[in-house]
Amino acid sequence: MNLKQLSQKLGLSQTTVSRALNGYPEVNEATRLRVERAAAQYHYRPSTRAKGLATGKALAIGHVIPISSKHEMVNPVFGDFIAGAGDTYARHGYEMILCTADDAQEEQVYRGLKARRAVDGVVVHGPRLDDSRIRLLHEIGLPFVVHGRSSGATLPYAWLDVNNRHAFQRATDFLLDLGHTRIGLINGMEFMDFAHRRRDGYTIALLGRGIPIDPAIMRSSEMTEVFGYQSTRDMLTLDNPPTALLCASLISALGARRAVEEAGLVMGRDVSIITHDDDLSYLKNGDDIPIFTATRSSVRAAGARLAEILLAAVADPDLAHQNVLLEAELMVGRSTGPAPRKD
Amino acid sequence: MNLKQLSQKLGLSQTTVSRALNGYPEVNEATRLRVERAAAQYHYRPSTRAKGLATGKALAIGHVIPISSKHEMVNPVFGDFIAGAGDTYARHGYEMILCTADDAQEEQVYRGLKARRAVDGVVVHGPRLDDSRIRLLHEIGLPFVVHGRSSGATLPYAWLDVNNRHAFQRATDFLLDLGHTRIGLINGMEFMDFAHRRRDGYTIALLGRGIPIDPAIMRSSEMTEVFGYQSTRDMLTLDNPPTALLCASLISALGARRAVEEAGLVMGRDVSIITHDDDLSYLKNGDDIPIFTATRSSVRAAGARLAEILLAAVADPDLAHQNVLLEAELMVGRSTGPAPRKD
DNA sequence: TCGCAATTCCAAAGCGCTTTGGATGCAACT
DNA sequence: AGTTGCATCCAAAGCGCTTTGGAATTGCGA
Repeated sequence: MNLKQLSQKLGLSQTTVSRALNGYPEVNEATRLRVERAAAQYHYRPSTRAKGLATGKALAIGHVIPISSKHEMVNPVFGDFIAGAGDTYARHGYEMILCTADDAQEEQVYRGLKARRAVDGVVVHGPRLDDSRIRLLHEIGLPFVVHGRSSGATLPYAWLDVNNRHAFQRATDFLLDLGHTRIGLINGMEFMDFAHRRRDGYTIALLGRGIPIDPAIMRSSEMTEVFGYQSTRDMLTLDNPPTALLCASLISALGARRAVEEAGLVMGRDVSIITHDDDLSYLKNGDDIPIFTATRSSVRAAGARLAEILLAAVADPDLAHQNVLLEAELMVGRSTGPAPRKD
Repeated sequence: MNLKQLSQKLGLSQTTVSRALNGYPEVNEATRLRVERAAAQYHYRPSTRAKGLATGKALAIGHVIPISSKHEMVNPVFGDFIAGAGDTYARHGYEMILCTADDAQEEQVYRGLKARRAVDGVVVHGPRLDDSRIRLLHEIGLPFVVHGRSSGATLPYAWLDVNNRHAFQRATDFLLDLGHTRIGLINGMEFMDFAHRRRDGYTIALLGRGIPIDPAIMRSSEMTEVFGYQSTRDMLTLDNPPTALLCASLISALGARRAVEEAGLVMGRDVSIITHDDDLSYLKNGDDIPIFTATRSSVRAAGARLAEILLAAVADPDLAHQNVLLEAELMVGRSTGPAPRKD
């Protein structure tokens, strides 16, 4: 069923039917009702493609998923983020289109999206320090919102981010208050902006108490379980091992816990662990009492919120770039305790 | 830059330029070269929308992600599956469009996709027993491929699945060969087809050795870490606790390990664990030596393969429904060992 | 020199929608 | 009665592409 057929069935012109369905004022209320009923009855839905062609809008938002070329890794938060954003798009009549791209193709993918007029805007995932995509998207004139931020970017841009620096500063302070002075950091890759900021927070807190930064207990890589495990195992064999660890993700925290327990130590007593927790649906941090003390911020909620911002920007390109900074919540769980006394 | 502008720049008609770009034979090789060069120079890319309108194809494949309405959970394998499929689509010039839908909206989402002519085909995620979507998609005439299968479906359909029954039968046999007779099952939700089949495999293996099925050591729910933990903790307090566990996912296996260690037991000695492993990029089962003995099958490879099947089906609707059954690999790791002797 | 087929190109229609620029009818004013 | 102003509706153009049904040009044999 298309517009033409529907309008014939109703004995009206396509113009009138189109207007009735799109809420224009120049159509009689009775007529509109008749049209709407018929549309529902025949399951009429305008073709997104045709509508897009006619209006010059794509009625779609693009998500370009970076695939780390080294580890071919997909960010595990991605599913939940999409779930949040998807709801918003659907409510506004937008499609969500996905592309995957490793570092090498990235620019071509964005350019292609623009040239094919496939999307009205994109969300930039996994921003790096001084991310080149910000310049690129400005250049090709494609509206975008960054999930995260990019330190060093000179152009203005819209973003939604968690206050990673503050979260990790606070988490480090929490450990310091418990008497820990040897605090290890198991971070994500530090060319990623979020990891860079977390490291900053960690550093600031330590220096604030006059504790020197020790690279021997700072690791940075893809946030896998194995990485958390190996880093922890290594650090625990040091002469002066950490009594507390800060992990960048629940997954690497699970690895850290494995190493702690394998070493015959008890988490929360011998070694305290704090992790960031994206509140993923399939990886909850325990039930009522959190397994890990954690800085929590729902990535799903972030997805929903970011989608709203992008749609607003698409609707009105002159709108000022919106910036949203979410604070992470510090959830105290069973993985932290006072620093063990040195005997 | 659009077709009209490009053809004017070249002094050719739109017809000729279009044909040159799409590889039709009725255009001089020299002309074609000239056109291709100009297209590259001006970064011309035909509008997907317009092309779709003209050809009657959407040039897009839909993925409808079921969001469990109870737990609002997104399947964690989703990201990797998409990464695999995305490559294939991109190579064939297709877009991937995503929708999320909880159980209540599901039918409307598929119907909407069809009515809006937004996609040429869809992949069905997370099939349940006798899944109603198979009937629905047949009815509305939207090509599809199921990731998994649906026991009880009467209509024929294309699918790609892991041989879950065989994998779990083999895993159970492996444990039986090690002398285990009390083997617990920590399964996914059993209205999901994959979980149902895994349970079948488990049951068949046990009955094959004359061991009775004991519901007290069989659990089934969303495959979270917490579920793995709680199930294991509960089972270990039984009078006759299991000496081995079969987990449906690496995530719940991590929870199972936590419970085992918390009980002061050693994995691989006191309690053996085998898990299914989807070979997710962010959750590798160890490095060289697997952490867990596991039945492994890459969900990413499955995504790539399934996309090929769907595109073939879209290209030729008369094609027979393709069915692909992948065998999982049994990787022996450090989580399994001979059954502890009863003293 | 002409005719014919093959080669190479083009004008225009059509895909399903929106939107511009009227047309029509009717009540309310002069 | 003639005009005006609304309220409704419509025909047709246009979005950027593909594709049908020719048209022009060329090469070649008769």
